[in-house]
Amino acid sequence: MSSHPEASLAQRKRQLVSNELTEAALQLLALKGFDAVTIDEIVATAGVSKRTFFRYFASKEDVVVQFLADMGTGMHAELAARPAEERPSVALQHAVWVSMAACGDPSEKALRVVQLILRTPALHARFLERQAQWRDDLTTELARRLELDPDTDLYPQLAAGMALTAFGAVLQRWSGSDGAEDPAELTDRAFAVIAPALDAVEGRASSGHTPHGA
Amino acid sequence: MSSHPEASLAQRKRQLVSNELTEAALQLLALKGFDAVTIDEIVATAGVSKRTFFRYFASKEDVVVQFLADMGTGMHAELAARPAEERPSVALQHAVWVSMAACGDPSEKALRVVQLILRTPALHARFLERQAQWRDDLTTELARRLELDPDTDLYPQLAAGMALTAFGAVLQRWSGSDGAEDPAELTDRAFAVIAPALDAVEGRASSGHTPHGA
DNA sequence: CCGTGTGTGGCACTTGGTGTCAAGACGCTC
DNA sequence: GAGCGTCTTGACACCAAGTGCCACACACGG
Repeated sequence: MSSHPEASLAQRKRQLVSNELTEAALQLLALKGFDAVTIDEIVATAGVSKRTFFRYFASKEDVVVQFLADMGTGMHAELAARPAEERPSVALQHAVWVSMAACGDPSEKALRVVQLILRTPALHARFLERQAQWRDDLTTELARRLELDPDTDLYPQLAAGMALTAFGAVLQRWSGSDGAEDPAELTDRAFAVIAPALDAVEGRASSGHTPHGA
Repeated sequence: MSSHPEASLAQRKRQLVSNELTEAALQLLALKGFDAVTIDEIVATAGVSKRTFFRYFASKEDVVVQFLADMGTGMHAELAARPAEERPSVALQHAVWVSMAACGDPSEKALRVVQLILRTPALHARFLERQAQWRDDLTTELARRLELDPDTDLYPQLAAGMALTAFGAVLQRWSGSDGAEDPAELTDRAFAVIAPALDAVEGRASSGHTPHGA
């Protein structure tokens, strides 16, 4: 069988171990709290060695934060996929929205993970750091869309930051209500607040490009 | 002299040790980088035991982040001191500005510290977490000023988040330019971008929370 | 002079995280 | 099927971060 059915066997095995590890970790962490669970417990549950754990995750925090990594890439991808003429507020809202959708999609496990992150300082810190990377990605993408120089113009970075601020607020409300509040409606309300800054033209670029008015 | 001249002797001794520790730590960290410096080196330089270090700082990151703790309290205090009728964008800009001023005030050491934080992931994460606490403070203060309920209204939290986004962007540019760029002008430019959202009235739902479907 | 309280150092210990090495599983070629 | 390179794993040693514990030194008040 030298055929390549999408992914090599080795890669699928890697994925399997990774899943086993995250599964064991998330269950234990959600049950006993972040600090009360040691790596040795996790690896014992998953049936691998401690050394193997650190070949898959850079740190104990990583196994949790990694679980939400798709949100960042999805956000960036969605923004890149939006039509170029779309108003920044609309494009960014869609980008944030797909991340929230990906979050609630698989199950309510994402809810537990988000709650765990927001209530654990160490995890929250790592999560914010991850978000900062997402923000940089959104910044460059936004600058490309609007043909602005992100080094001289503050708008792309600030717009990306505002979108992630809205994202964070939505996440917090959503997790705080145990998933009862509608993510879509929360996203709408959040972007209603920040949209005036996202779409205002006077905030951007001195030299008069960006001829496409609202 | 059994009088109490502002602070007891014991407390001043505590402050002395704390200063010695931060001094030693910041010098070593700025010189060799965060990961390359061990706590043992720091305490050896400061002339205290490792155990004492952790009586003053909760973690290795803390000794750096603590150095900027005044910025957060100053920000909150300034916002509380602004006249209640002032537009949110103006009040928040002043709040951010005093933090930047306190940053550049003592010396250019603050610049080195900020650069160290922004380029060290572990420190950056802790710093963002600290900022999140500042954001909560600003949120409640903002809600009080505008007589809004921060639990139902998204505006206070988002406004505080936007202000801190601007703050972060200013800090990054300022440190990225080695202090060459003028913090005041950067702050002006940043708030010019976000002000439309901060001062827009339709973003806030004083009564009857904006009904609209997703 | 003697209790008391507080700050400190020293030490053992747990835990997160890394470097290294030998052994096993897999794929490939002959 | 034998041999060979590659990749993954587990085991061990090791370092650094952080904590608990206890004994000691010093200041203070009776």
